Amino acid sequence: MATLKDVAKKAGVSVATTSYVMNGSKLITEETKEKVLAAAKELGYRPNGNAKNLKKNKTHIIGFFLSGFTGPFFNELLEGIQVTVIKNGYEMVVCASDDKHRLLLEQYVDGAIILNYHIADELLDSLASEKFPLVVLDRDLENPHISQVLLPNKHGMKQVVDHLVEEGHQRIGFIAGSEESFDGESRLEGFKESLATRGLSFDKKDLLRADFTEISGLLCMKEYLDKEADYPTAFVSANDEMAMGAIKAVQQKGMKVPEDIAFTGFDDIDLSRYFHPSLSTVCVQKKQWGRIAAETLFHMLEKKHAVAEEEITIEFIPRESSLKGVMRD
Amino acid sequence: MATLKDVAKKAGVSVATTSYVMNGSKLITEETKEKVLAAAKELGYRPNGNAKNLKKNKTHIIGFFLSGFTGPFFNELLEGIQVTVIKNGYEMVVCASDDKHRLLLEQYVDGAIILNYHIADELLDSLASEKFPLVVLDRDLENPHISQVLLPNKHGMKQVVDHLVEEGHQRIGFIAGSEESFDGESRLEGFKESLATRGLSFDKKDLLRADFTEISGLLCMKEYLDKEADYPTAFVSANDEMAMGAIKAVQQKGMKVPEDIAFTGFDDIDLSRYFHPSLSTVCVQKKQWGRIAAETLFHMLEKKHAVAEEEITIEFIPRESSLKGVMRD
DNA sequence: TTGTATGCGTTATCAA
DNA sequence: TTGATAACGCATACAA
Repeated sequence: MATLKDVAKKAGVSVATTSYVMNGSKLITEETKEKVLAAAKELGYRPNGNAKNLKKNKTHIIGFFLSGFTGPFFNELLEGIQVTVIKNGYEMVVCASDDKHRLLLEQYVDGAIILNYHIADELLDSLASEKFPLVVLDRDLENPHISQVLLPNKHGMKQVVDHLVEEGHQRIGFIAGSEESFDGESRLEGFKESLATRGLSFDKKDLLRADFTEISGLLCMKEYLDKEADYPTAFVSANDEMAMGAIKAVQQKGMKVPEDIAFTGFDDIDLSRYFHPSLSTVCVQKKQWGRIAAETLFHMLEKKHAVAEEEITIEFIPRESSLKGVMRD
Repeated sequence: MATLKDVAKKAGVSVATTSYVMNGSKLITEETKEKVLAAAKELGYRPNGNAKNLKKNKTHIIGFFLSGFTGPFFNELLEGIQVTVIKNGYEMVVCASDDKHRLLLEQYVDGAIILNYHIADELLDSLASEKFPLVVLDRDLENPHISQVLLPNKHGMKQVVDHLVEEGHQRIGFIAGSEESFDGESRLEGFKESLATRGLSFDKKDLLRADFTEISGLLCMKEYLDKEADYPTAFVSANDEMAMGAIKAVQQKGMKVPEDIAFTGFDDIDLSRYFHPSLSTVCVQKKQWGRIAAETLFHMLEKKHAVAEEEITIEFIPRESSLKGVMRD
């Protein structure tokens, strides 16, 4: 691989001059500039980012670290971050990691956005610094160099519970995901709190545990229906997929949704509108989430533009799965 | 940020020794090792990847470069690559770029997988080398250091056309995506070739151009129906989203799918089964695609394990949208 | 306007 | 078993 030195030699100038040319310095004469550029082109010169970063102690890259590429729909979230990152003249790399987190540790990026439960709080706490700010999307962390950009899960759950209570439900069950999920658990908390506010009680046996997948929702609901004699008239699920699985289980038992049991989901994935019955759920603006996360990071990174104290937009969307006899199409 | 030198000083040994300890050399006594590790821990030492990469001229990172995070469903594809990359002891970074391609150019990665029409053939051609192999998923390129791992689009289209002809269709239209898409265009070609093989003709006016989105499919079909007096009895779409949009346009005109016009899609996105009518489509094993792409890259990178001459699995799935009076559920 | 020289943090060669 | 040191490719302070 051709280096600056090679280009310099070929152009008959010094390395410094070559470097100046490459960085567009105004001091260089048009003539030398052309010579150098020609030499660079001929040799197929490409700058070495590692050397550059090492020298400048700055990469102009931010990292987005997630736990894996399956699971929730990251597309919009990623898009929201990407757009903002480019707007700030940086690049983004996305990477999944489950134990080493090498790319997070070895100073490849100037800052990072975290949505990865594999990464321990303690690690993030020790990593964050003035020069290496972090934004977390999946935990509560007290640290001057870590900002949180969290979904208003409890706010969403309040809307769900309000809706169900208005529909006349008194006993409402909950389908939770894995306990490792921050959003999942805060949805559960929000649910309980909203029930309490309404003066309704929640029986532990109406709390089902699954793992956010459709099949897990189906299985845990099947087991529940087999075991229990009487059921809640409605179930709230921590995400859409599990709600869909649970609905299938209910239907397989010969019962009807929402007539026998009503359901609500969370996230508003594309499928929700097309599912039968269409799924009542909470629409989350993931792209906005990504934008705000990135903006928050750049604020810490460059101390410019004030922090937008903006809450992520969330909206309950009633559909067939929780509306008795309405909205059939 | 603490460096090896800092750790060395604190531990009272040389930088070299410290480096050995960090890299787990067997030559170091247990005693010095502990001293060094303790010092490193106390200082919160983290290796500097840029310095390491610069020195070793190797990053153990491969890059996956795509055009954006919206659009097709990348999740499975990404997962397929990720799993294989980890299995080979590397890390993967995913990045979207539309003009500078800095991360691709500046030697941050040891090799790359490309699915990004923004990157010109010429650039890839000049970049690829023994030390920097490339795998392309979206183009045909003749270069000893670039491997292609392409979807069997034509094979899939043959199955689609076979099916439609068996269903009795003679005049079949096509909904194409943007011309920049390699897969889209090769699906169109495959479609035309299969028609020709069957002895069927294809009228240019039955070729609609959209951009892979559902709304574009709806709009172009609406326009077509308004303009033309008689229609094909079936339309093949280059992807699922456009097919769904087009179906809506037909339904809005008061016509029935598949009775008046049948439709097929391509990709088998989740929604296809839930759409009404459920969409006949071609299921593409995207995870397998990712795995093969990564394996191919590692083959070039490390000259080990033979190249699997494996074609990506593709299967036509007939559903309601192209079956007359069958499979209603 | 251009060149010389230094150092970024690490690895690895060689010597001790 | 450990230490001194050169080198990786580049940017930049300073000199010319």
